[in-house]
Amino acid sequence: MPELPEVETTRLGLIAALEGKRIVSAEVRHPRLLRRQDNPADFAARLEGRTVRSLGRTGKFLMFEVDDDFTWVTHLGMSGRMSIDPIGSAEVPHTHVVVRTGHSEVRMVDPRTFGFTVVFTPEELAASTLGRLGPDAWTDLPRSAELMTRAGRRTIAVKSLLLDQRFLAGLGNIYADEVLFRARVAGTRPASSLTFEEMKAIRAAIRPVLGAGLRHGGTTLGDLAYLLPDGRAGEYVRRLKVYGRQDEPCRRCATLIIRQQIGGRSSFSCPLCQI
DNA sequence: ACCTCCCTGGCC
DNA sequence: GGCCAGGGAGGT
Repeated sequence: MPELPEVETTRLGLIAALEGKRIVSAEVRHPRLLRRQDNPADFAARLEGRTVRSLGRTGKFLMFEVDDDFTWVTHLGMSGRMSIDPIGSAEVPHTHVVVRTGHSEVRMVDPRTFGFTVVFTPEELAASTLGRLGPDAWTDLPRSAELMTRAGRRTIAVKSLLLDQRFLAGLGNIYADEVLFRARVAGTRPASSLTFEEMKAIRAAIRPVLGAGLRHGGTTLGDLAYLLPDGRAGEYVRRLKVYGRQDEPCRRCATLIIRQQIGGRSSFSCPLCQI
């Protein structure tokens, strides 16, 4: 599922196809993906004939700056991906968004339609949930002391806090588990119970875990839902230490990895290494 | 700080 | 045939 490394890999993969390119046509075939667009007709009207200036990202949101101050925002949800294809080439099923330039087509494929795409004016952007996102976990990671302050007296499980995009933007279910394993902290721990040392360990784990995910092109699971824009699979799945490894030995201590629900999410951890 | 919902392919 | 995966929004 696309989390920060997958979204960032997608962004980097789209730069050559979109940056500085004029959009010839923009089409959304599945109305559900336009549910964040107040007037669905705005999507095409605001993109067609305009030039994409820069490709940005905050957390799991792709944010492309388009001429005349529009921002084209895309969230891949859990099953979405973007691809670059020759104009008019055969489409795979669930191709719901097609944005064409003079050179190629950028397509969004999303079987489960948890993703969305929308073109905002500056006012709409500021009023959207993006305005409430926490700092980006990769480019804007706060110091441990600030994380400690913001965790405060919250009794929420620390894993749930890491998944809260208002606290920190970018981590999802896979990387949150991997971060907590590296930090040797159990995800069930109330955030308020963390010592400063433990928060430092969590903070220190975030960059290496996300960086490794990025280096390997993100995590493509067995369902092949997530692929890079050029169609390759991400290889980070082979490096996962706990996610999806229930009943397999911990790579550090050989204790069997356990699976439990935290905040309604499947969570994997080593019961010996993580306390 | 919780719960439910959305959606579909893959799996048992 | 039914359950599960889960990001985020909305409700309680």
